[in-house]
Amino acid sequence: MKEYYNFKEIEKECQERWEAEDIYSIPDYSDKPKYYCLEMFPYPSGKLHMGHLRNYSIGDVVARFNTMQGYHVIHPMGWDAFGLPAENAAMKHGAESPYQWTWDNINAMRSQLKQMGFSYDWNREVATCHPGYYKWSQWLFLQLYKNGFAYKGKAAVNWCPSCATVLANEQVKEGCCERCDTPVERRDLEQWFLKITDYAERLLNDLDKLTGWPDKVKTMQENWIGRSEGSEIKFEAETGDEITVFTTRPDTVYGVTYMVLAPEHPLVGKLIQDKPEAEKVRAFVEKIRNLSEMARTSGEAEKEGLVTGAYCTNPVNGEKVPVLVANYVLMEYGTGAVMGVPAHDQRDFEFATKYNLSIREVIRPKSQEGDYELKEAYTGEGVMVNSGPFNGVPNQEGISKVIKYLEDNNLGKGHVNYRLRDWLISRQRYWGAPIPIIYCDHCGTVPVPEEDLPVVLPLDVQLEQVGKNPLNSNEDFIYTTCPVCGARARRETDTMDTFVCSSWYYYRYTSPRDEKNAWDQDKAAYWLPVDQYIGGVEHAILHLLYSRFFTKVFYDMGYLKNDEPFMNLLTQGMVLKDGTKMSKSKGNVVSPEDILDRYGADTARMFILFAAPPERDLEWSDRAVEGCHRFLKRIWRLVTSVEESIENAPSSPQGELTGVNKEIHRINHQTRKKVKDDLSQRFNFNTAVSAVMELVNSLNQFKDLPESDRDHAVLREGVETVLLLLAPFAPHITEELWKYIGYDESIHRQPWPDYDQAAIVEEEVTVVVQINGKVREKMLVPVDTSQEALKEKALELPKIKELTEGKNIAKLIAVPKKLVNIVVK
RNA sequence: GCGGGCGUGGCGGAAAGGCAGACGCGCUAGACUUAGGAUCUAGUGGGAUAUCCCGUGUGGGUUCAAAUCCCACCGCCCGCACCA
Repeated sequence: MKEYYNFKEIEKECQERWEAEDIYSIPDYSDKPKYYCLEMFPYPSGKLHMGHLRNYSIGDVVARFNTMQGYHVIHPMGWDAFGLPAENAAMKHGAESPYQWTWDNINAMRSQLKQMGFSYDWNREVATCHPGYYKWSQWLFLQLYKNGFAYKGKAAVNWCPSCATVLANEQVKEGCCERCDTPVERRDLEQWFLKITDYAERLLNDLDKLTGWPDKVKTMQENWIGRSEGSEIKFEAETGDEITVFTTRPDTVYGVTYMVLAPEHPLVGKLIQDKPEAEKVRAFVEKIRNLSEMARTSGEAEKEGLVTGAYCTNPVNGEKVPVLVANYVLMEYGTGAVMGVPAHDQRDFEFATKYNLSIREVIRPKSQEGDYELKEAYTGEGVMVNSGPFNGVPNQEGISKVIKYLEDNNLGKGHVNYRLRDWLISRQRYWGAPIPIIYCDHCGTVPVPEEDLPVVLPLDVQLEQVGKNPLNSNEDFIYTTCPVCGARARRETDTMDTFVCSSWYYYRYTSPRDEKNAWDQDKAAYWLPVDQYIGGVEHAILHLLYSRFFTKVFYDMGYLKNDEPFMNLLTQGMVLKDGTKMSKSKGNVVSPEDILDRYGADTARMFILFAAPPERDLEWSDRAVEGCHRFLKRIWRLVTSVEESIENAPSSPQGELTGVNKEIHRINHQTRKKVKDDLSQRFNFNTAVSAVMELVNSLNQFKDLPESDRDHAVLREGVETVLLLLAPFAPHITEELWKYIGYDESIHRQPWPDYDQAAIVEEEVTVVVQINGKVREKMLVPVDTSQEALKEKALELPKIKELTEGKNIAKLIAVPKKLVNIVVK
């Protein structure tokens, strides 16, 4: 009756059935062990792309597999819905508002996700642009503010002229805006920051707890945090001002022959007053400041410096050393001032050579006798020389001794420096969560009272041009009354970085409609941490670091019981076509819609999971997609063609099996084991699928045997195994065929078909016989043949006898169930 | 420059020190078809050919045994990059 695999009809029917029966909605609690399966929620850009399909296909297998394994699985989905593209689209097309554009996209993409058959609990859906959500983004900001983790400060910040907003350090890639690739400029602006640097040490140390994260991601975070141990040392300028430097090599402080300041260093102006060099220095500083961030920080940029005419005093030996400004000293790292020790730092050495600055050796290699000429900086270990009271001290010891000396004499102190900067969260854009702050002429900066949240983002705005935030001209929005004194006051018009909103969404999923809390503490404590997080590696630093920071802050405030959000992380590879990333400009985009239309969701999912292991890049191949579709058709034919024969058979064979029946039964259970191992121990979806393919191939041969030779129950068990093992991968076709072989209840409510240990044991195995490591013969032996017996048997084989005739057997190795290796000379 | 990863048939990939190339794509031949780009069967790393030889980027090493472990080099990809 079911002649062909009509995927369109089947998928539609299944999806309607699941929705009607609400089979994917998950109660808040259960007696079963919990499992939180999370995929990075998408930005609603319009339609799903292949990257989404891959991310969510992987997640769906993980969720469905664990459900079948008996876990109480939460598998939610939502929308990272604030952000620039909505505004840009509104300006481009004129008609639609960001609000309308975003919600249209959400509706379109939600329906695509449903078409893919993903097992989300849609009752838990969240959208960060919904007032019911961003109210709590604002509330969290207020908690940060009240606890001193949010502050407004003036700093040289990254400005993207194209996006017309500032960016966090994490959002700048190679000097360019990570979103639009425009070179970033520096601007001195007053902005809102979150004090992520307070957590630098814990964010670094707790990476050790994340045993389920790829080393790659942990290394990237480690490098980003960039911890350096050393000391701060105070030099005194002629003006009496202190110039503090950070150095990792306090043991070389006696080797300082000059001081370099960043062009932006606040003391530069004061130091050059009255100096003849003043004019030249000002011009130099101006030149550097006008350079783009990219030109300036490029490694190839020539190191340029200029003598200021000023001097400062080395606190340990009282020497006066010249102060320079140079382009290679960065105001944003350390203190913006560097002590020059050319003898022991290669960059200083090159700089000193170029500008004829003196070089003084203060660390001497142990093997070196007497003075010698340095041809390059010596950065290795040695003994301190020319270092006053420290002469003769090994330099490793010298580090702590010098620090102690500095501290005792109030000249400096031990210090740990981080590369990590505070997180800049202000955005001069409209489509984001308003920062809940009011400025009052009398009371200053006043947080919006919690009971007044949310600060609603007005929807009746005109977006005219980039760089013009309509909130700035919206009087209804701007003007309010001061919550403290009641006077007329102004609202902050900057909105929050969207990464703020995405740093806590996985908590909201546990109580998505809670009107009293950002999240219900009991529910969050029950579900969190996330057991498996899946997403692209592009968030290795950004989203994953911010989320860890949020978790730690709110853990410390007592709102959470977990201090890390994600226990296991899987970073999936990109989807490529013709060897490169799919992109409109390259014209190599494969649209999910076409694939769904031509082959259906099950085929798309099968291909994505079969074509490559998840963490590797996946090369899209239309032919291979076709191959997966054929595989599903083969399953369809297998099941529909044996329907009559298995109709009344039990689900597992009864009594003793022999011959081919026993063999198929064994293969069947071996496949169950293989797929379970592939899915639970590592995410080898591709080999799991190929194992099922092999089982299908075996069953296809088996079913063609004369009915008298084969056991119906063995066949039925085989068919059921195929369907159950594939249910997480291809949920529709398996559901339909499950019904077809006589079951009423959904296949997605069935437990995982566990393997029978007794069934997978093979009685005989092929053992390879090697001579000097080369395969010369094979033999079929009972599986439990001992090492000794294997050796004897191997040597008795005629071919082996012949080949070893008259030769001296130097060594004989036998590995049960594998091989015998005969080493002859 | 530093850090990480990856190099296996025509292609995607498999092999968790023990038969290299599972599974799939493609290709070749055949069958069934009005026809097929549907379906089924057989074959498919290279070279000689009924038994071998050679083969996992290159060169060395460890081991009875290496795609797998170690060292050096080459190539590609990713991250960070004047970090004091």
